Amino acid sequence: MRAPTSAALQILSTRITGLLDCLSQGLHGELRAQDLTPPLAMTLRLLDEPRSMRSLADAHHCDASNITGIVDRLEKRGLVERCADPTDRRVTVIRRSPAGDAMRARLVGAAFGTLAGLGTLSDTELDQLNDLLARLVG
Amino acid sequence: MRAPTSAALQILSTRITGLLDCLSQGLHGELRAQDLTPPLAMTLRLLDEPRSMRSLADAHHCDASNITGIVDRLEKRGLVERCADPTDRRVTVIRRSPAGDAMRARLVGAAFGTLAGLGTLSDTELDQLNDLLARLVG
DNA sequence: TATTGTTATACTCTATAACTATA
DNA sequence: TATAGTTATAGAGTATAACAATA
Repeated sequence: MRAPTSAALQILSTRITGLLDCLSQGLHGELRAQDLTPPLAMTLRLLDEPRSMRSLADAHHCDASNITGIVDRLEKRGLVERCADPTDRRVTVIRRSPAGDAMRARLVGAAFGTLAGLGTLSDTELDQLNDLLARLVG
Repeated sequence: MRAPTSAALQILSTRITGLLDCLSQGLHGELRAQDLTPPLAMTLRLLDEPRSMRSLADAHHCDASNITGIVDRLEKRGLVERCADPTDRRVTVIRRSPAGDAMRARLVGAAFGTLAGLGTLSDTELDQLNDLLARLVG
């Protein structure tokens, strides 16, 4: 495998951290407005499909015991619900509610609303960017 | 400003969250190995140039009072040092030590080492990606 | 008066360990 | 035995409020 030039690599890391800083800036304001914390928002994002507590813990890179309290708070606010898994009675499946869907969309919108250059990219360039990012992650 | 097609936008958000998930996966293993936490690592990344406590709090999107403990831990491990600001005696300037520089490089390497497709992009494509990301953030 | 950094307090996040129920 | 989820506990992260030193 070829090693890209270190100069281009360094620029890439700068661009990516700049992107992250930009997204988090827009997100934090909305989290504040919605009285949500980053782990709760992260959990909402991970629930595009229903998932078990264990699966959520793996995605969070954290111990399973932490997920209990996070799901407790989301459930108390009506954003997710616990469901039984008919195939394995040990498993609790977490599903986002319609209110959770709306909150998820609102947070994504707030984060991406900070990308000032989004409207300046043509559809072709956007496709190009999507393709390059897909190949980068592999 | 033109609105990009919603399909391409949805793909973009999927690509970007996929990129973030990939980077955080590689980073978390190294944080564990180095006995560091995300806020401490974030602070090391923000210190490519010396910054005041206040500036760090702004970049973290958190209250200034939290930075005291974070810098305390980094300083105790020899990764940063507190310096006086000759122009304003209220200000404490935080500077990364050589050990902090090395740790920062190690963490960045661990995060980007998870990008499986990095070696498959040509130098031209890498430049293209960097350009598109720069325009996206604006 | 306003700002910088710190301390005190309370709630949340996180890892570890131990427990129950189920496979 | 192994796994899913919970509870208890302690250390770290966070916002709020109040404070001393400096501008």
